Amino acid sequence: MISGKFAITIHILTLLHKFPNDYLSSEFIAGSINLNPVLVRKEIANLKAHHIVESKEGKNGGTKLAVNAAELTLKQIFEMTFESIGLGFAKNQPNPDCPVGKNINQHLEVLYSEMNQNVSKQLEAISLEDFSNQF
Amino acid sequence: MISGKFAITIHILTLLHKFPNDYLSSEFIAGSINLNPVLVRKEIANLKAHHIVESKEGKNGGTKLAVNAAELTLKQIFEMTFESIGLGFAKNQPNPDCPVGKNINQHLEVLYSEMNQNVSKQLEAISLEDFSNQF
DNA sequence: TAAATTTGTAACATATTTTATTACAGTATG
DNA sequence: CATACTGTAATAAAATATGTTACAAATTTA
Repeated sequence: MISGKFAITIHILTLLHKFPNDYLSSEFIAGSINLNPVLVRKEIANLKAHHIVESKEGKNGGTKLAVNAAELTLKQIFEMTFESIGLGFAKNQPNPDCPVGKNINQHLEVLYSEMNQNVSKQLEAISLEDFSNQF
Repeated sequence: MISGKFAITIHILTLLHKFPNDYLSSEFIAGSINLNPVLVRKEIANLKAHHIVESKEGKNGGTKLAVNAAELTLKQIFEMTFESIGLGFAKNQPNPDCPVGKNINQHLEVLYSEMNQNVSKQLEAISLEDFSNQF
């Protein structure tokens, strides 16, 4: 899961923020995202690993937020779901006998790293609460 | 082609900048990128459509830069190969009967649009010449 | 304590996207 | 006219993302 991971996760978190007192089931959440509940549970597993949510198994179980939405930033969500932004690399290892091929990936990495810092600063300024309160 | 398009294109352009007097063949370029020559020609077709390079068909043909490398910015290359940056969307249309589902994509679009402006500003400050001269 | 409901997870299936290959017509060079 | 390129379409293969099925384990509630 790459393309949808951030979007799905922030969707889940927004729902949890809207219902702070309930344990929401993966099926309910899946109905809002229009996604298979198993995939929702997989993203929740990721959130749990980062101690962002807590789940309850069994009947009437589900998931709820475990952190203050005002203190959770989009940067953190980004890092949990995307690692890093960038414009990609060619699939195959470039020719090491060519001065350009030998060094291109290293130079791209530097460039992308700067992009990440840039975007991270922006996302750091937005909390889940900010995002959720737009709705 | 998504993941590699920008990287391949800037690789091509860097090579063309290093050999400003030659028409480089797609096979030569492909050898540096370690990529099928047909895919190189496809990216070159994109560059030609943007009047960044010119090609000569026939024997001893190939491609060379058609612009001043000092005036071509990475932002322009980004726009020719990536349209826009972002953190993706869920694949399926979210539930329109849910207040969150109904509006999430619109809010994500705004967020991603801000990211784009941010990154574009950064990439605008770097020319192909700057990038190529690192090698 | 039994039935119902939900998470957690693995295994597998399908769909989508990316990358690679083959083929060949068209064009310029020598 | 032989050679070596580009341009492009059609197809194949590989990689990745998404979806489905299945079921054990946990918890609630009757």
